[in-house]
Amino acid sequence: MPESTRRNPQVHRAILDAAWDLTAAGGWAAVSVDAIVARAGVGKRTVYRWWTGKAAVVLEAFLDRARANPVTTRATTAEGLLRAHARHFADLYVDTVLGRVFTGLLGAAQQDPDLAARLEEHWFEPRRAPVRAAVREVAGPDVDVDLLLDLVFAPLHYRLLTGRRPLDHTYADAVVTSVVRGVLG
Amino acid sequence: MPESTRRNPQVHRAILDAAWDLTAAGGWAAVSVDAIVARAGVGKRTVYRWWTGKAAVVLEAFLDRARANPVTTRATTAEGLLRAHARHFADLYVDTVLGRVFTGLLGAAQQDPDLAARLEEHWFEPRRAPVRAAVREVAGPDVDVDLLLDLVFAPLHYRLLTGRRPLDHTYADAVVTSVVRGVLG
Amino acid sequence: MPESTRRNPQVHRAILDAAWDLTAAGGWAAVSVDAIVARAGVGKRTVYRWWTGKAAVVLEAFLDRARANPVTTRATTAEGLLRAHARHFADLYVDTVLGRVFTGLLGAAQQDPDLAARLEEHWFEPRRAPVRAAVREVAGPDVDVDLLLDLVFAPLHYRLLTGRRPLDHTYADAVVTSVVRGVLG
Amino acid sequence: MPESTRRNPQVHRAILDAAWDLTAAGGWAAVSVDAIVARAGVGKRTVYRWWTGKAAVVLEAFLDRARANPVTTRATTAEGLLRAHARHFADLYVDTVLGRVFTGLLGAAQQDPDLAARLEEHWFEPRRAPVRAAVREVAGPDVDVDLLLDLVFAPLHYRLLTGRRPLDHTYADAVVTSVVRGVLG
DNA sequence: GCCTAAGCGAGACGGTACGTCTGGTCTTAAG
DNA sequence: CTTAAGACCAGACGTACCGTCTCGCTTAGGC
Repeated sequence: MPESTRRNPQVHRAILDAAWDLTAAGGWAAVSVDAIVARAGVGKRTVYRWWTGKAAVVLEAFLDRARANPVTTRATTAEGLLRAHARHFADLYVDTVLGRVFTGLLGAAQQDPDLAARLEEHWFEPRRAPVRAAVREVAGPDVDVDLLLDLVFAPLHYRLLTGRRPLDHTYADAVVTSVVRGVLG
Repeated sequence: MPESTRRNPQVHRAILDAAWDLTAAGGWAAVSVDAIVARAGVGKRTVYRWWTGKAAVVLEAFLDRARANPVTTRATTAEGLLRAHARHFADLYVDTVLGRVFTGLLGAAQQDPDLAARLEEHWFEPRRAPVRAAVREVAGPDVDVDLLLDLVFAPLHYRLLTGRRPLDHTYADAVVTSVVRGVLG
Repeated sequence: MPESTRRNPQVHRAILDAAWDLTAAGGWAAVSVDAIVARAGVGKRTVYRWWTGKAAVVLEAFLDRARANPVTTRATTAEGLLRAHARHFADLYVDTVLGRVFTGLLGAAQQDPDLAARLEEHWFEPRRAPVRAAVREVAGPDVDVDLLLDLVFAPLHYRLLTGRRPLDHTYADAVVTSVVRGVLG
Repeated sequence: MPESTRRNPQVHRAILDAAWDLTAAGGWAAVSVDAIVARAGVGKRTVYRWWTGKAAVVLEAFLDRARANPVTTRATTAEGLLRAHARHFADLYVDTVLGRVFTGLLGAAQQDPDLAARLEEHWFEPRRAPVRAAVREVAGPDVDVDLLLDLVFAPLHYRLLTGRRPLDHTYADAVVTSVVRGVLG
């Protein structure tokens, strides 16, 4: 994500593609700066000039692809909106390269505060913002929208990360319904 | 976790302590088999004889310490029980060595299915079981208790892992209340 | 040249051989720790455990081979002794792998005092010593033997290093004769 | 040494000065094209346009400074002439920046035939020529002057390069005397 | 009370990846 | 066309860990 006037776009692209392909082929563990460099036919120096290391490259490659999948919904109720986003979450990550990259990034972010910050800034927050705004509009003013978003999205991430129980539309719907209406009412 | 008649308990202890101390001092990244071996005054072979690697050692050290902190509550309602466990979660992990080790383990588990399975078996499930049983007793029969537990504990983990917003009693209470009664009622 | 009880002799040999073969094939410039490691099928760490770098490895390989070429002469006069050694010098280095390695080492030693010291200790001095002793015996007591050796061997090295004029038996003989009898007498 | 009509003299100067200053400050190893470029405030391309690399730049800087130290003597005998040149050699190189640069160049020339040729052409030969001519005049016609020069200057270079024994006027005189009169008479 | 199997400290070993460095080529924009 | 600036490929550098292995020492049990 650094800036420069002279950056060579082909090289930039080749590096991101190499990182993506490597992750797709062998998962997070298959990616290394050495491997990226070899596959992209690029000098090591070039990678370290523009990124801090493997995580930064993979993050950018991830953002690149993930941004191509915006949520589209015409729902007009808070529940409908949340349901649409929850289902989209499942579709986006479950059994996809994107999902594997994402969990890799989340794992690495545990030991890399800088990566965590970039993830928050360039992924979590941009995704939350429109949902937050939309929900705030249709929900009453005394609703804690951020808490609501946590309650919906945290379980989805939880299932994604633990990977031991299914994360499908059924589960997404159940989460949204329960959160909106209360479990023990 | 392995078995043997001949295992030397002092050595076993020394290794776990070394792993723990290293994590306490420098975080997950400061731990390596080489470092453990150096600090414990132990042969590398000995570590690999009884564990599969650094993650397994740290996991055992973690379980060792974490089990010393059981939840105690005399609550008799589902909401009270959940609140007690949610608050205990915050106390246990926030700004503690235990918390740092835990997030390290969760991060590593993203790339290590075996570690993930052990975590589930030896930590998540043993912790869930009594809560599940207790809640099932006081809640009605038509409540999806597992979903309920997800809804409560996932947000807590979420905050712990992202680390960007506070995870305190206030938040724990808010989560439990909202989940039980519904956010939009 | 370090010592250890546990050193694996096969590995030691393989590294020296690799260094030698690389120099023979492509000269001093073709040798690098990476190349040695690749050719010997050895870990990088193993090279750096026993040597300080490429120069140290090549030096040892050089000494290894060079020691197999002792000077043999039955000369009983100072002039005869010196002539034998001068001719041997030419035979040993001119158009031989040994010669190329030697000049490489001398070149590197200009920027590496440690290498220079090792060369002096393990090569120059052990070669000088017997000649010095032998010459001292047959020459009178008021002869500066070390100066004499300089006067004979320096020109030989000079031709070897500059490489612009031939270094053959004719030249070796001329040097010895001139030094012994005086040029302008 | 290259030629061009458009060459900018200030830039030329700045590069030579940078190379010289770097060598003076940190020795041969401290010089690199990158370092020269940084210190001279010059583009890398500019250096490679006019020189073949670091060695060529340093060589030119060396010649530039060294030529400012001509030998002056009114000696009329061969021995006197040689003695003057031998002493001048010691003064010029021992414990001087010039000496350090010179040994660096000689070291590099071992792996760089082009550099060796330039050294011979622009330094060794121009220095030898006048001495050769002068000596030839005063010495008889049957003296091998080139051999004589070798015998005198080689030991001086030898001491300079090995650096393990002193190279002073006493040594210079001893060499000249011995060579002229013969060591063993 | 041996004796043989194991656990054990020590650490060498083949590997892979790291992040830094230099060399030499090439591109861009200003003059 | 020269220059400053610097991106770029290439690849060596020396370090850190990993997980396997081999060495002797010591310490159990089984005899």
